[in-house]
Amino acid sequence: MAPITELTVGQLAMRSGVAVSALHFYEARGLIRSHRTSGNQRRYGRDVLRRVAIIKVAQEVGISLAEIGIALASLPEGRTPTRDDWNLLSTAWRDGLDRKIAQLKKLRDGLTDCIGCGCMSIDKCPLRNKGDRLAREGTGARRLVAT
Amino acid sequence: MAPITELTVGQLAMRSGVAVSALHFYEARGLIRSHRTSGNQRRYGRDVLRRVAIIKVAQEVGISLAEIGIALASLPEGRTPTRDDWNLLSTAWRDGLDRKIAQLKKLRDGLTDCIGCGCMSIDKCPLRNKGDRLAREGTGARRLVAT
DNA sequence: GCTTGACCTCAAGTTAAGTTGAGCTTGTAG
DNA sequence: CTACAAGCTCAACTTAACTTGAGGTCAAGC
Repeated sequence: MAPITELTVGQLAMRSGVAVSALHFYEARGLIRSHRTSGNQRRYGRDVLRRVAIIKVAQEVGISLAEIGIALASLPEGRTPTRDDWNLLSTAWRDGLDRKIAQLKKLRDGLTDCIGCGCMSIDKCPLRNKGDRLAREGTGARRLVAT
Repeated sequence: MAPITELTVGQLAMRSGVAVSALHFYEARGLIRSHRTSGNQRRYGRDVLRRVAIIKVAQEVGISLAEIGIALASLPEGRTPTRDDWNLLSTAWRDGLDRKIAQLKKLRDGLTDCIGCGCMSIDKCPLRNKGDRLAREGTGARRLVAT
């Protein structure tokens, strides 16, 4: 049977909640893929819905598109990903996520005690112990910090 | 007794671990403040060390400079902040941090189960329930998403 | 008293993640 | 068969958070 109709960009945008321009952008970045109709229009398989969903969720917690791209690259392009494929992705991020969660907790719980007590001025404060890979790739340029 | 010597930008940069240019930038943004010597050079009180430390920590967990600025504005400019001042800041961020932590956990714990099970394609997935205020102010332009 | 390394200012460049717009093509509903 | 919405491409603009560079000033050592 036919694969329940493929999606146009517009439809994908609707259902995923991201702008068409963003989808184009993701595709240019290699995060999602489409094939073209005879008239050069994009058609997306249903699996891209999931991909886009992941992209959004991951982004919301501060993972960069670059990192998301690397993770998504582990998913098979051709077939619909199996549970094992997702597992791979999941475990790949787990450590980074754990670290980030730990830092957030420290910030949340530590603000009063730790900052209030003055230890933050020095570098031995637990809050300042980064080693956080996920968070490090922030927004702007940061050539100088390059450890 | 004299206040144990104030810091030059260079010294502050050293001790805080952020570049001089970044310190200038923060000052322009109103996140830190300095007074000038007769020769127009910046001198920082020791309390800015803490401020900068907070800025860094908060940034690492994805809080924007704008939000950090708002929070820091609650700290007194003149005197060294008391424990109560820090408490105010801490509780102001608590909710947002809690939400963010929850989302990270969901992503961490949910990747395998939730994504693997296919529910993410639809909008009823728990992962897709955002309402996250801190994360929403992401990086780029996002006029269209403006809810 | 001069040199050399910190500072200063201001403008322009950079990266990420998109958005906006112009100009042109497709496809579908009347 | 003709509108007109939806697509397409490509270039330029946007925001955040800085960095880099040019051109000039300060200050501490020799």
